[in-house]
Amino acid sequence: MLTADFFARDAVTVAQELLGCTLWHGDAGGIIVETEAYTDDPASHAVLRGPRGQLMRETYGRLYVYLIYGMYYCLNFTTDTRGPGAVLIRAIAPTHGIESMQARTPRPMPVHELARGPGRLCRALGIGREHNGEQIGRRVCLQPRATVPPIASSPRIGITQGRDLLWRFFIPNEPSVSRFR
DNA sequence: CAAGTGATTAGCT
DNA sequence: GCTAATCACTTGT
Repeated sequence: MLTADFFARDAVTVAQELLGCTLWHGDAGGIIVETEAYTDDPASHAVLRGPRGQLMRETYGRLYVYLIYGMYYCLNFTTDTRGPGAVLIRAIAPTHGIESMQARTPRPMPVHELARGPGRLCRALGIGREHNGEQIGRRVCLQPRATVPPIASSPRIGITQGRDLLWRFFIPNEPSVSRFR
């Protein structure tokens, strides 16, 4: 099981090393296939002066969960002992608890679409506000990867600033990776 | 391609 | 205190 010290390093390193690991909540779980790194760049919530930025600046190895666009949650893990950092989990390839995931979706979906995209991922795993600030391993758990997967990178998605940074990481040819615009 | 959704935040008073 | 803008998305046309 991965513990907090895994997240003591910088977000870009952690984002790449999370690919291939298995993410669990309850009986639902899957392999992480897409991540994004955030540090102290303008697209990062670390610039926010409120509790959001504080969690990202002052903790590591904890969950950072927030509501976006009024309807969806996004799951991050805070990183870095020395400065702001977080890794957004954008997609997993479901392996366990498919029935639980299907039960949380409004309509039946193909398995590879259940947790494709950060909003869908949280819906599939049943992760919401109540997990914000929680220590990794308490309810949401991570299992180390067995082998190192191939890794590709691109600009991060949906942001207006920091487009030059290639801080989105994904496993090529994985159907659960969100479509690149 | 546009709309829906509500918490959070910055910038005022 | 109050208000308007913003938002690391998804879905349906």
